[in-house]
Amino acid sequence: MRLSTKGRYGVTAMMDLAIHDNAGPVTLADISQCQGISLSYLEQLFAKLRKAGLVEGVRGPGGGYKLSRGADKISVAQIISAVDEKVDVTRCHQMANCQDGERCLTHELWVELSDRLYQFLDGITLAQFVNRPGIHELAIQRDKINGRFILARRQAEVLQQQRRAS
Amino acid sequence: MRLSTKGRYGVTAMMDLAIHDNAGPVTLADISQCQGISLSYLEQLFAKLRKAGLVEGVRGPGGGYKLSRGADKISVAQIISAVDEKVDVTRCHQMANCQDGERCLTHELWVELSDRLYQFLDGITLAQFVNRPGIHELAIQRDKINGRFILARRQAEVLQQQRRAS
DNA sequence: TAATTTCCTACTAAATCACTCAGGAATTAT
DNA sequence: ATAATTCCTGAGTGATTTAGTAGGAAATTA
Repeated sequence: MRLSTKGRYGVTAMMDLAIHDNAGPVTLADISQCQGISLSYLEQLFAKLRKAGLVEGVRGPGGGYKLSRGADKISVAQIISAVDEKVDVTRCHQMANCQDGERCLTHELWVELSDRLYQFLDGITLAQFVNRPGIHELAIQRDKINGRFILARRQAEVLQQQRRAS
Repeated sequence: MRLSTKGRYGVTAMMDLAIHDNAGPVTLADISQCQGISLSYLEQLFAKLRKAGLVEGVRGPGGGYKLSRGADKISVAQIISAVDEKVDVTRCHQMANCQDGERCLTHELWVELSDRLYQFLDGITLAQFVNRPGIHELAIQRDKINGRFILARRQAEVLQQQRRAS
């Protein structure tokens, strides 16, 4: 279990996707501008998230990224594991002792702590942040401030489709 | 809140101190050999732990490091905060918005998550790992394997002092 | 005095971070 | 068909962090 700014970028970006989940794909350009992360760097992060099966990319105009499954099925631990390279396995100076289960006591205690930490973060899902009263309205307000009109655009598309159908 | 190998080194080293807490100071040379961390690197880590008030150094032969307070008063969060440089504060691209409390919604959600993580790690103390049945005996066994004789040495010192007194 | 151990500073190779640049591939709008 | 949009990929780069080396000074014990 490791946690750096890379993990934070991944989690906040995924939060953005979760907030706009019902409004269609979110472009990396939007996230880049809103969160102040470089576009190319975001692309690299999302390559990992995609390989981990957490997001799906939609190419072309109107495209972007969306969650590959429900926000309640994606945990913070999964995101961090996908983005942050896994920390090197606890190494002992004496390989023989380690492999025989005779490694340093503190290493075993650390593994136990690490497990507890993972369990904790695995119990926190994106849904816990998104599915709360008033969060959707708040998101729309903030989007207006930041010049994002995903919801408005999506609503316009829906209207256009209705016009075509009639 | 940040977590890297540096944090792991700090926590495992502090666990070592906690295990041998009643047996006098622990030398960095012992920790270095047992956990496979370079001595000078350990010195740098313990400089931070000392500045954070978590450990006290005892110079000279028979010296080493010991916990500055009870193991039940030292949390994992405190150790990690002391050793791992604090992650840079969440920055927004628009400073004005940020300072006015209008920052990106995802940043607020991250701060909330970060707080929850800190609370979790702050609730885990060194005592939780050390004060469990059989851990002391297990520690003695492992020390013998690794060629550490802190307890034996301390016991010899106590005997010698008794001899002097009589 | 001699040995031990913390303490302190400076330096270094390697890895990672965060980013830039350049282009290609797929999709949609005109 | 053409252009625009967006994902996708890789190569390269300066700054920072990691983990370690080296050398010594200060304090304590024997």
